[in-house]
Amino acid sequence: MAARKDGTGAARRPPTIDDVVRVRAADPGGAGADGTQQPMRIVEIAWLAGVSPITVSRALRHPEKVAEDKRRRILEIVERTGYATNPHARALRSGRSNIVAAFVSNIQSQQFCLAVQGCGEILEPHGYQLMIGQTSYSYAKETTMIRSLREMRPAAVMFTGVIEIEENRRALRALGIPILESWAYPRDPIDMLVGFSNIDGGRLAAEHFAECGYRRVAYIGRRSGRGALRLSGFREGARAAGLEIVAERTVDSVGSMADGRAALAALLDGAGPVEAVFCANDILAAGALLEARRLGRRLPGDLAILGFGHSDVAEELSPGLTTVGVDSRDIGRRAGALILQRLRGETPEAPTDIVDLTLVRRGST
Amino acid sequence: MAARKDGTGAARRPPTIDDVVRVRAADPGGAGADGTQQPMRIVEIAWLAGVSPITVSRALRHPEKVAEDKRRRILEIVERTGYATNPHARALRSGRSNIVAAFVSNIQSQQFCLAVQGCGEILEPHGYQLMIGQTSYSYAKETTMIRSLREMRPAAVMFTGVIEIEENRRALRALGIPILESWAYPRDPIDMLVGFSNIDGGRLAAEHFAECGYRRVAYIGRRSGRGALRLSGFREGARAAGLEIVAERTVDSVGSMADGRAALAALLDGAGPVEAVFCANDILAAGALLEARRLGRRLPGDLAILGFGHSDVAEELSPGLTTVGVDSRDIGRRAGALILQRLRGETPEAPTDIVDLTLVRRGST
DNA sequence: TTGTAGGCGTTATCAA
DNA sequence: TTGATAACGCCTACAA
Repeated sequence: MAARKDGTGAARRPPTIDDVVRVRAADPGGAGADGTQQPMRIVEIAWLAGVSPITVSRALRHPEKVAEDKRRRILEIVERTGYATNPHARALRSGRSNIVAAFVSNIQSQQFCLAVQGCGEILEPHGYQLMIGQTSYSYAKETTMIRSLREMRPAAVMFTGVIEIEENRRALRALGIPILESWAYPRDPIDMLVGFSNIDGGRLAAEHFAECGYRRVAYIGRRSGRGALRLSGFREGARAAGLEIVAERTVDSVGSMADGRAALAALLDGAGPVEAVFCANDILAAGALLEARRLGRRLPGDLAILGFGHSDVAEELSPGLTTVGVDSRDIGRRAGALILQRLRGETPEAPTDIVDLTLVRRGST
Repeated sequence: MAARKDGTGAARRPPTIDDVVRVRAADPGGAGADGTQQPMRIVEIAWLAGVSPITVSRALRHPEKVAEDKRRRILEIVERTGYATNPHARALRSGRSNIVAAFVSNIQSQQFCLAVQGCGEILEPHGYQLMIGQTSYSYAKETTMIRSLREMRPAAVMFTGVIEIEENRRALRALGIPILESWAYPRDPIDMLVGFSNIDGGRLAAEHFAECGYRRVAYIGRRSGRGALRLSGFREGARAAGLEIVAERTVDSVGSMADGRAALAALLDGAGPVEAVFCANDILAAGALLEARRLGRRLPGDLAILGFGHSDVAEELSPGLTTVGVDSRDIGRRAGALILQRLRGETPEAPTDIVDLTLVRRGST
């Protein structure tokens, strides 16, 4: 294979019969005998189909604008040769890539990963690639990542969470692409939203405790972000139902069971008698549950524990963890669907999609 | 802001004082007043610095080739304006992007995610972006994803696992970029490897059982892939130590605790008395442990359970799960370091990095 | 050490 | 409905 003029690869010369032969010889997706194989270019497809490159481009991008027979011929050749558009060239020329950037606050989280999976399931069949970034619950990191989006020129951006910093919100709007937030219910989403009401979730928790007959209740979780919302709903529900919140235990980190263990231990140590504890997520709740058992408490006899999030671990504990559930994969799928609509140029009537929360009753309450 | 000739954005005209003004007005990272803001181009930096674009490029790419004073001036302007190279233009021209593709067999796995995080920690400070894909333990999906790499032109590829299909191995080699496999110890890695010996891990498990005085032991896990290796090491170790393997329970899915629960229940139901069970991963082991407790077995009095993988959950169970441990984040970091070396053009003496497995003793044995 | 020329593969625009 | 032309932003090769 001849070297290109500047040494970056194979020679790209005007069409000859040899090119066609080369293309025909290449089994789709297979590597040439000489090791590294050059990807097919659009011109080569054009030569084979006897049309101009732009027609091939149109056949792939806007099939309805190309005559039936030509389109069929082109698409068959594309299929047989395994041609795929060079995403960088496309992004450079069109100012938009096929990358959808997905940001999770914590890649270790089952739920967020499920949502990202669900989103990918919807978008990938349409040629979009998910690029996953982790903001690590850090505003600084979030800002950095958002800044890097300008050059990456993604087709859309999805967050498992909402953006709070006004500067970042502005920067995202300035990208001029579909932005999807999720996992909450802010008044003024940047663009699109798949959310649920964290406040409702907290209220649901309090109502469930009331229904079970518990009076002296407590909260374990963060006092910022979503935790704050769940707490405020919990407070509201508790007030309405006449429950007494005897302790609100703030934790700095909400990612590990150890945090839940420690918080519960401290809670039982400090406060008076507590009948039921609402934990702001299932991991915390699982830690709390295990710690309660380690301390010899019967669940739910001595203590009831309620989680939030519908994660795998909730199901597997014994007793099973009662939790305020959200179907993460469904959130992801809905997010993908909304994004897809926008990428196709359709305007979804409701750019905000609210999914219901449900109480998943298990043994721990 | 004037429209570009073809309507894709702002006009790009020869340098005037206005351009400089525009650049100066743009606070780094901030959006212009008119909404969508054009990213800076390399020429604009060049105008500001009074040099040619190629000099700016060199200052960023090969600082040592640019005179001290110019370099300093250029880098300061880059810093102040927040300029970042357009990755697509770069990839198109140079035939290589700044994307490092990372494939995990299961994005839900704590361990794999940790490894990817570790890898990112090393690579991101050097300007590389991780793009995460999920192969879902499916050869078909693996093949599809590998094919799409040709057009994406990543700088390198990392797998949490090894590639077994010869066609895929060839396709990866044909990319002509650093390829890193991990999490196993094949004879003939495609290129680079950060591994450990699954066989050793299995042997370690058997040796530990022997040391504890257990005789009648069992295995729960897959009989293919890594599971098969762990099993073969376990068999070997058991034979050497005179243990009797009374059951080998094959499971189809290894992703959830429920699988472990079911497998243990079936195992205790079918086989004769079993003293100790080696599970091929911690999730299975956690399920098995919970099921054993549900059935009223004392651990480790009636039954000992040993896991593999050093995942979070192992630590939090009670009793804590004894496990054959691997430091996932460390694997990721080493992977990142190897890849980085190669991307810098250095040739690592040992493209294979073997990390030790250790037995993490907790309560379950 | 710096700069000039030109092309990477695609697609927007405009003309036929 | 199709094609010719040019440009997206950067960097390789080569010249000065």
